[in-house]
Amino acid sequence: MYTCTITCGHIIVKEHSVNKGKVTRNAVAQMAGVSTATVSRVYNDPASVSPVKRELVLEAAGDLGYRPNKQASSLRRGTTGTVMLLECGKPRRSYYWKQLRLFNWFYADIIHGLQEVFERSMYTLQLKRVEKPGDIDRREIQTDGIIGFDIDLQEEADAAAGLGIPYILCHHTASFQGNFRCATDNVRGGALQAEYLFEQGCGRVCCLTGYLAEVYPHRERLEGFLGRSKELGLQAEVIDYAMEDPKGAAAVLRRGMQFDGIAAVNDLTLMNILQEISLDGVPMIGYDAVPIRHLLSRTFPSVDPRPREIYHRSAQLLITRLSGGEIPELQVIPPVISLG
Amino acid sequence: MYTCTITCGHIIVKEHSVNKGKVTRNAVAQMAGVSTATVSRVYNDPASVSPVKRELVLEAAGDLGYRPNKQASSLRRGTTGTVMLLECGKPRRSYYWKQLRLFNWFYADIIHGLQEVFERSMYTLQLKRVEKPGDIDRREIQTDGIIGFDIDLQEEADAAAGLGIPYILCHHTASFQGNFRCATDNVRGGALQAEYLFEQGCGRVCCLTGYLAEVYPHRERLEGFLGRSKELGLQAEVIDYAMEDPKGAAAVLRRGMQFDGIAAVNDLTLMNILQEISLDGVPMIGYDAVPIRHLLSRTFPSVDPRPREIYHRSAQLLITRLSGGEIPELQVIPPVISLG
DNA sequence: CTGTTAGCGCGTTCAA
DNA sequence: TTGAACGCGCTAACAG
Repeated sequence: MYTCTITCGHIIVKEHSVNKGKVTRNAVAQMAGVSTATVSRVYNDPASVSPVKRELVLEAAGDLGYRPNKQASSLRRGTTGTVMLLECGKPRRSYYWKQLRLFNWFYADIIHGLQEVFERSMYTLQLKRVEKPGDIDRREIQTDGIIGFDIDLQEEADAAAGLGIPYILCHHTASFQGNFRCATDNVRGGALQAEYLFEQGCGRVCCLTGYLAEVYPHRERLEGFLGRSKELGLQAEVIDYAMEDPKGAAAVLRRGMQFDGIAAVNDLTLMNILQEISLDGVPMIGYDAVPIRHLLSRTFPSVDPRPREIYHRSAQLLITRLSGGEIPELQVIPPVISLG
Repeated sequence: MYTCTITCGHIIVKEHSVNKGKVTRNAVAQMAGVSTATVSRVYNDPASVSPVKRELVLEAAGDLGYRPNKQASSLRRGTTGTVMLLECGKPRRSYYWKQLRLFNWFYADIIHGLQEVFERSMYTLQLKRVEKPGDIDRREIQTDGIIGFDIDLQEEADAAAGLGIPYILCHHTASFQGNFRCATDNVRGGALQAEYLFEQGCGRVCCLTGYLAEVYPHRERLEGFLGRSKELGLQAEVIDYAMEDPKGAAAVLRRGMQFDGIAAVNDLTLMNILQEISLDGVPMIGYDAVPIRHLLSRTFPSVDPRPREIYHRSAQLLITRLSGGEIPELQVIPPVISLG
C-alpha cells in the first residue's frame, strides 16, 4: 500500500492507497469541499442536502466520473444489491420438450425487458436456474428479491414464495391467490380468439388444444374461448388431442370441414396442422404470437400474451416493493391480438 | 446495533451485532477454534492450511451453513466479482430483423451455458446491452471480465477489447486477429455441407445464400462450401439472392431442377424456399440447426455451430485468464452436422 | 503453517 | 443541514 496522487482537472486529489484508478467518495468530497457523508447523502437522500452543496457534489462527481461502489454500499447496507430471476425446469413436460425449446424465442426479450428496469435501479439482475422447485437451496439464494420465471405450478409458486424474500411470481400465475404476482390473462386470451372468429363472420368454430389435464394455462384459454363463444352465439367444439396427434386432428378437420373458423391453443399446434391440411379461406387464430409463424406460406393472427411487458412490469413492482412501497397482490397484463 | 447470541448445535456463538441472521466468518472461526484468517484461507488458498484445521473449518462451516459474503470479498479484493456479457444491437441489419429475432431461440441456451460455469466460480454474470458499439460507456462498465456476445464486426471487437478489461470475443470472431476469442469455424461448416451432399451421391450442387457483402459469416460459409466442393469434384453454383428473394430463388430451382443437392446459408432460408417449392428427393442441408425446421412436413439436416459450447468454453477461458492463467488467443469450437 | 491487524468504499448514527 | 467516526465481512500483508 502506498500513496499516490490523482490529478483531475486543476484539482489535485490525494489518495491514501492506489484504488486502481477508481474514483471514490473521498475524492468527490474533497473536490466539492464537503464531507464524505454529504456526498453519500446526495445519492441516498438528496432532499436532506442543501441545493448549493448538492450541486457542488454532483458537479465534482461528474468531473471525476464518480460511480458509487455497489459492493461497498451493499455491504454497508447489509443487502446483496441483487434481484434474482428464478427459473425452474419443467421436467414433467418432456413430451412437450421440442416445443418448449421453441418457446424460448422470447427469452431474450424478457431478459432485456428486465434489464431495462434494473439497470436504472440500484439492483443488479442475477440469473438462477434449478431443475425442479425442490432443488432450491435456501442458502444458495442470496438476493434481495425474486422474480419467479414462467411459473404455472402450485409447487413452484410455493417454493419461490417460501424463501422469505420479497418476490413476484410471473406469467401463468393469475390464479395463485395469496401471492404477489404479475400475470397474463389466459381466459381473456381465449375470449379474444372467439371474438376474432366472430368478427370474421364465423358461426361454427373449433378449438384445437391438448394436454388439458397437465397444463393449466390450456384449460384457462379453452374456458375463455368457450365462454365467449357462447356469449356471441358461436357454436364451438373442442379437439383436445390436437397437440398429441396433429395428424389425427387434421384428419378430422379434413373430413367434411364442418368448421368455418379455427382457434388453436398455441401457434405451434396450428403450424403443425397446417403442414397436414390446407385451410385456405378458413379464418384461423393462434396463441403466443411466435414470429416464426410467418415462415409458413399462410400466416395467421395470434394472441400475444406480451411476455416482455409482463416481466418489465414485474421488475417495476419488485423494486417498488423493495423500496417499501405498496403493490397490488395481482397485476394483470392483458393479452392482445397480433395480426402479424 | 446490539449483541445477540446464536446457538448452533452445542456451541454458543456470540456475535457483536445482529447480522440479520447471516453466518459470518467470525462464527465459523470461533466454532472451529481457529482464527478468522484461517477460515478465509480455507476458501481462498486451501493448500496453505493444514488438513486438520481445514477439516475443522469446513465442518463448522457446514454446520452453520456459512457462505462467504461476495460483496465483502469483492470490496476487499478491489474487484467487482462480476463478469459481463456485453451485447451490441445489430442496427445495420434491420433488413434481417425478423430472422434475427428468431435466431434468439438459442439465447436461453447460451445464458444457461454461461451460468453453469460462473455459478461454480467466484464470479457473477452480469448482462449489458447497448444499441451500438459506440454506446459503450467505459464508466458504466464495472466488471472484471467481458464476454463479447455474437461479435461479427471489427467495430464491435475493437470496442469490447478497448475497454482495458480482460475479454473473450465470441462466435463469429475467428478472423479477428490480435484478440482473445472463442469462435465457430464457418469455413469448416460450409465444408461440412459439401461433404454431406457428396456422401448423399450428389454431383451438381447449389448454395443458397445472401447478404454476402454485409455479413461476413455468410462469405466464410460459402468459401468453405465452394472449396470443399471443388476438392470433392462437386460442381457447385451459387444463388446469392436467396435470402432477399426466396421466391426468385425458388423459381430458378424449379426451372429445370438442374441441381441434385442443395445447401443453404441458414435454415430459415431453406424453410422459406421450401414454402415455395417441393424439393422431394433432393438432398438438402441447412445451417444453424434451428429446432423449428422440424415443423415443416419435410425436415433436413443442418450444420450446428454449437453456440452453447462456444459460450460455455468462453466462460472457462475467461475464468482461466482472470486467474492469471494462460489461454490461447483463439479457441475454435468446430461445428457438427445435426441430422435432427 | 497460523494469528493479528489494517483497511476496501460506503451508509448511518450521533453531535454539533 | 452538516461532519466525524464507526464498522459491514472480508483479504492480504506481516510477524511469529
